[in-house]
Amino acid sequence: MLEKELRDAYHFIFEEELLIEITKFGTLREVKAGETIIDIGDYVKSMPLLLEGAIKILREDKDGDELLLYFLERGDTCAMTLACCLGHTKSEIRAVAEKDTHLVMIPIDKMEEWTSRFKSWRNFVFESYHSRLTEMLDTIDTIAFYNMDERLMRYLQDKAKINKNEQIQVTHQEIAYDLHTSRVVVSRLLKKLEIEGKIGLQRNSIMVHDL
Amino acid sequence: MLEKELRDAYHFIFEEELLIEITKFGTLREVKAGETIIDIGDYVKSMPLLLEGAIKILREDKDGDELLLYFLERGDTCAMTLACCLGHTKSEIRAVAEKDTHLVMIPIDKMEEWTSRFKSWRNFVFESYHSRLTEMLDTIDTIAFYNMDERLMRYLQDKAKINKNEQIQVTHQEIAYDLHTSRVVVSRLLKKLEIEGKIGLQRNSIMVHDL
DNA sequence: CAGGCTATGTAACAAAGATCACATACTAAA
DNA sequence: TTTAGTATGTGATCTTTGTTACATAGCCTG
Repeated sequence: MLEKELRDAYHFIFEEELLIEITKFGTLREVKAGETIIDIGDYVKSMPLLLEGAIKILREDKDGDELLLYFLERGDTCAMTLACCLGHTKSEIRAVAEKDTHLVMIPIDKMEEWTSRFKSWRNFVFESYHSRLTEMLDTIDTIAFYNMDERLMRYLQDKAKINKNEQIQVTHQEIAYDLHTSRVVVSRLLKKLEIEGKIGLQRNSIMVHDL
Repeated sequence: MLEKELRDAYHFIFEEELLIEITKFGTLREVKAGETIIDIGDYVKSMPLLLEGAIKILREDKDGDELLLYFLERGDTCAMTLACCLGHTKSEIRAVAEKDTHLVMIPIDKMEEWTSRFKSWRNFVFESYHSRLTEMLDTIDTIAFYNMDERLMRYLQDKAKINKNEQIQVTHQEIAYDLHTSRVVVSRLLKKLEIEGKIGLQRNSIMVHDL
């Protein structure tokens, strides 16, 4: 089961020997949508590789309010966690399953071993860092350069893509948490987007027309 | 010259053999304060290591306006550029000398070679990615969770630290560029900080009392 | 020292977003 | 089918930031 999913997601990037190692030392972890995988302040003793599903990565402010940083999909790993693992520091972020999700958990010591042993692993790690930095830049752009209405539209589009469904199951309050704003503001802007014809609103769900 | 500065800044982290390699294949580059080292869209063919001085890293919006992401100091390297190098993509950011600065430029092919050959180099690269991700998180916190007056105060403190001088040579307009806001707003908030006794204002310079 | 350039101060108004208050609508459970 | 709980809609008001406009101040150069 682990092996099949692992091959589906990673056989393009990892060499045979490494895939075998992962099957041998990694453990499958299944999490339900909404479940917290890693929390802020956690010491991370193993590194997750995403097999199936999606994860959202959140940052918290001093009042405990959240901000969505980005989503991870199949074939991704959380470079933030990677960094924490290798640096043996606490997690700076929270990872929550966006959908039901399958992960392989890799023990840290194996990771370090593979870094010297497998070129494909090193490349994967570098590649992960690179994509995460790029995602972070994107997040900064969105926060710093766009107004809430544009941020909201992007959020809805991202969410629809991640869930492979233009009908999103979400409340205005939940969106407000992810965007670090208030429910009132979200409701108002959603109504505006609906009037502009970009989305359709129902209770507990939103249809994104404009993908 | 290069060798002495290199040893001063890096002998703690790099093994002897690697230091020799860097001296052999790296080239010293000296840049004046204000000079652009890497621009957005540049193809980066060599990787800078900071020997002396300081660099600021900026992001640009679609109108060409800027936003300061963070500063780099001696012993740092720009992980964003690193990512670009290894991924052979264009630079997503601009690097500008904050002070007169000395760099060693490392050719990409050497970097890749060293990644397999030297554990200390790999660790340095990982460590760089880690600190840059952390810096980016910090930047996001500042933009997303704080008002402009707090951002401004932090900016002044950072700048004073980087320049090792509580008297900063800067105009309100320059601050406005770095913080992606307008000169009027900066002047207003600076005046407020002055009244609160946190800073002192003179033409072309600011004294930061509250470090 | 006059004129021009750059930097700073500030008023007035606009826009975005935050906050409070309350009405209405939908849904599930009694 | 009430009713309680959750979700949404919307007005009113305040704060923060952006924008325009103009005054004043410091400094350099002829």
